[in-house]
Amino acid sequence: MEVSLLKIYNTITRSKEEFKPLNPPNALMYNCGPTVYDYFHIGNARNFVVADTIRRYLEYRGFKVRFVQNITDIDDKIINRAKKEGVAAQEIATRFTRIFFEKCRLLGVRRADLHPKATETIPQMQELIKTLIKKKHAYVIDGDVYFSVRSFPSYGKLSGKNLEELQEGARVEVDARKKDPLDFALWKSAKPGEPSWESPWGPGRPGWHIECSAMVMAFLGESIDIHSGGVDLVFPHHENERAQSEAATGKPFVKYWVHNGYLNINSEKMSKSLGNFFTIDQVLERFDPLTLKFFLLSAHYRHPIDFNDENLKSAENAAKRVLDALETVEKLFTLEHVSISEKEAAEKVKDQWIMFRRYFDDAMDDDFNTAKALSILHDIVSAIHELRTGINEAKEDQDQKISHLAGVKLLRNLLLEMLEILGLDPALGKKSGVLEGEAVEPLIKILIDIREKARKEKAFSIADEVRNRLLEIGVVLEDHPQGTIWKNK
RNA sequence: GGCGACGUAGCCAAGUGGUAAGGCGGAGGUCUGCAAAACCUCUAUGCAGCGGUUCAAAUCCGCUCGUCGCCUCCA
Repeated sequence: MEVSLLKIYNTITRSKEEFKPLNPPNALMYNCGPTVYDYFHIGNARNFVVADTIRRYLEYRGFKVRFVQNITDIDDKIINRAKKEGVAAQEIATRFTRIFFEKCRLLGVRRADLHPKATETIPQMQELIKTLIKKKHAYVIDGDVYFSVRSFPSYGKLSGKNLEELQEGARVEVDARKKDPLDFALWKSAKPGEPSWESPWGPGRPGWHIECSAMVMAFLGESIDIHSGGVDLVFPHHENERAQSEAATGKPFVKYWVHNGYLNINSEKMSKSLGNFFTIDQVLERFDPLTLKFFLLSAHYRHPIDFNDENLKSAENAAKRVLDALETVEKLFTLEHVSISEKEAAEKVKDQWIMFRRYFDDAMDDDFNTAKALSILHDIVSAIHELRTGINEAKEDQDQKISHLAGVKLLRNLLLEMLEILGLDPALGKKSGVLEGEAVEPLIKILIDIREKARKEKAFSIADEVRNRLLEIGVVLEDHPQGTIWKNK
């Protein structure tokens, strides 16, 4: 593989670094997935979409990505919900795991190569805990196992904190049994009525942080390239993950730590605990998935992004612009009875094509600058429309016309490819309540033909009635020099 | 209290030393029987404020103001 110019911002060094995976062209990537106790909210969605986008782009750049995303299917929140509903914790987890995958599918977020579940990785976690105890990085008290932060000298490096400062501002509940207030649980002894597993320290369940370490090691290896998640996971979750992993293996755990910014509401972080959240299904009732993804990618992934109607509406219109351009050229192609070779196409717009691709790659190479990448997409749309206008102006000049058409075709293909890389499948923008089915096309064609006859005979009131009544059922007619095309409103 | 991010047009947003991308919205125009779509023109002499470095600053430095975040479960 040629030298990569891809740069990624690394949380632990606080700088953009060239992406050089440990074992190119392989790239090992892990993302902190959902805790399955409820519908995920739109802020969670940002994390999933960002991880998916990074993965897609790495693949486009030629890396062989192995991507693992965990499912946390045992924790306090799941247990609490199960109690409230009077069902088993496993039932809650199963239900919302299914919903997680279902909603991701709607969003066009691809499945990871592997989605390990916490409850299926218990043996690996116990092995890891045993190692930590053996190496004196962990200690047992009354069936609980704690990690000793003092035993890991660089504790705090990832989040940029030091132990003294952490303790001054500590809001953590002091547990007198712990050697240090910041020591965290690797294994929690079972409470009555809670799900538990047998262990060398008695029945219990794993602490939150240990599952990710165990899964990374079990399914990717002791050292991986990219570990991603929301910025709120930097401390304590990822800090703890790093500490316990490196303490156990003595090897660097993660080469690039990637964290996405918050999704805000009224400039405040959206979170379950603040109660200011919208779940994914609430949002999808009002906006299609493509709109949502245009919105999420409209700002750089590390910057906060404000969720409100105006911004979503703006994203909706931006998405519509791209979709409409694609639909228009699609329909116009069916009206042009000329065949265009790829060769002619390539000749026509070679320079533009190369330029657009380079700008797109440059944008994405710069720490996945999707906002800038989207602007390239809009530039391509503009270029397509310009060529279309050129077709109209060419009138009887067939060569000119074919040449322009060829250009449109090639840029259309480029646009589709970039949309795919960004996970913006045009099908995600499919409107609800549209006319569908085999009969629709020929029926509307009949009406278009009749209207065309009326226009030729200057019977404009009839022509307009056809158009207006079609509009009433959601069909828009557009008259182009090549003929009339129709679209769902 | 400690640490950190951010402040660019009516709104969103890119831009980290060379003279302000892109989108949304708005205004006018072209095409059209009329529309729609598209195209063209306009919509920040200025990047929170003040000071400094420099031939050159939205970009670097300092101070001030404002917003948000982490230090507790959180994507």
